[in-house]
Amino acid sequence: MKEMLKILKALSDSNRMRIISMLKERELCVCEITDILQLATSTVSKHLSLLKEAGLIEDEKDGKWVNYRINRERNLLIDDCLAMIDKHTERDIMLLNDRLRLQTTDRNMICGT
Amino acid sequence: MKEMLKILKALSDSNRMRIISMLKERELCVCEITDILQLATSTVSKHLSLLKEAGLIEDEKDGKWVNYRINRERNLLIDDCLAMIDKHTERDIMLLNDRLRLQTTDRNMICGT
DNA sequence: TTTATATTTAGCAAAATAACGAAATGATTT
DNA sequence: AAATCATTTCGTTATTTTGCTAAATATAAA
Repeated sequence: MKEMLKILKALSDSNRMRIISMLKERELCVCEITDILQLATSTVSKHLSLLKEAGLIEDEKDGKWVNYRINRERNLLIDDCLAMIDKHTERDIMLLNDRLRLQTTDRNMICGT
Repeated sequence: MKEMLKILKALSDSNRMRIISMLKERELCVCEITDILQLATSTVSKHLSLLKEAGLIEDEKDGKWVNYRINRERNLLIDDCLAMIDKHTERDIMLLNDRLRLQTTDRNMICGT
């Protein structure tokens, strides 16, 4: 039950739900996510570490960036949770909008400057 | 997404998870649940109203008692959430133990006195 | 090697949550 | 009608969560 609770808690926050949705679109660095969510970088970083701690996402260093993506070695429980969320939020306007914005933005335009 | 978050938040607490699990066993009044969880009655009552608010359970008055049960008119989202939890907690020792105790207890022995 | 960029960690304030006991409500029994 | 029982609501407290800014890390660029 402990793992289940950790995953459910990680998912029961709108900003983290948005992050999961965005990472389904593609791999993203912290500042890209920050740009969409309009939160402090540190806040986004904390949300990410919480999602990672729950096993939902993983990260990989790439130079000065840290790329986050949906965990590729996730277990069945996480798989089921993600599928469930996917199924029941696929028409959510905010989530659709986030993903749309990602398609037309470039990391180099967002980060720095 | 709002409804989804409400449901996930309602489910991401161990006491409420135990309540859901118990109600799968059978309909229960507040004091039966209180007896198992070992919490103040008012605390249990609040957990129940939160689960009800999320659409997971419903209540029915029966004299001086209020019986709670899994919502019979639940929607697909709730159905999926409950099935998911069921699937991934069916071997949980605490939940199994709670349900076992329910089988050998009687409301009249627990309430009052 | 200094400077700039991306991210994380630490520390703090505000808001949300979970717990309790006491008082209020509603129904039953005496 | 008064007393009792089950439950809910209210007020308080302790803890957790979410957000921020500032400081610390780590890498890349100048």
